[in-house]
Amino acid sequence: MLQYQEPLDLAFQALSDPTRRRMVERLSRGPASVSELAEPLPMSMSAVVQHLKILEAAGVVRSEKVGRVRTCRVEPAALSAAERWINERRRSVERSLDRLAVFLDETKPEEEKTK
Amino acid sequence: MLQYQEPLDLAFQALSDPTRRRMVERLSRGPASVSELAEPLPMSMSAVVQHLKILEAAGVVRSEKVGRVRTCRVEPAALSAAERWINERRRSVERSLDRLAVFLDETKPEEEKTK
DNA sequence: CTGATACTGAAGCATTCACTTAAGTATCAA
DNA sequence: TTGATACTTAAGTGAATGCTTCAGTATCAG
Repeated sequence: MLQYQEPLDLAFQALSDPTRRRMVERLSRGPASVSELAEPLPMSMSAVVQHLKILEAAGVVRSEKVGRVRTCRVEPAALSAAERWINERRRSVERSLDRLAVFLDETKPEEEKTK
Repeated sequence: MLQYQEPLDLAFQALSDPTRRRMVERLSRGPASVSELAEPLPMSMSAVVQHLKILEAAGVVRSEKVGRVRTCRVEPAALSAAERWINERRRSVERSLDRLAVFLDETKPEEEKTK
């Protein structure tokens, strides 16, 4: 279908793969080359580069090449966006649950209040 | 390959689909039936149920059936886990960047310090 | 009992995904 | 210049994903 993907879609999709999260984990401890990223992973470097492209397209990782070495680092802003999305939903749910608790408490027979 | 998926994998995968995030968004505003969930979505109810199963398997949504109506709600705990993962990586990156900034500042010629 | 409602499950299908291998292209070191 | 290093790209493959349709089942309302 080939349609436009908004940033949040790309970020969540990028993070949905365990290998890519391992790469982000590694990069969150500091910049690394593609080889360094690939070293602990049980797959070809080619596959790692493909994952890297997805992370970059999502804005989660940024990289620059100097000589023959490409150095990668995490871009915190893209992570923030995903984090915020989850946080907002979670807080919304928790607020609902609080209101429910208050409601249940207020509807309780008087003598049972303030457990 | 069919291998064990740990909770975080399932949660991130569940959230990687835009339709499922819309469902979570809707449910974060309060519980809903399957029909209510399906109503704004441009697909069959069958498809919605399939998405629902993925969200439930990931622990993001919980549901119970009373009579012929299944009522769904968000389980905040699973959201927390994903949120925490992102938060920890992001903070790690930001700490690294801070240390870098301090380093660069300390290595700067004296007269340029404290911009 | 009868029809409408609210799902539920199975099968099929096109597309996307996560790889692989193989054949590149730069860059660096000696 | 020659070889090794560090990617890079293209093509192919099998499995997973996101749907569809169709044929159920269970519940409720009259």
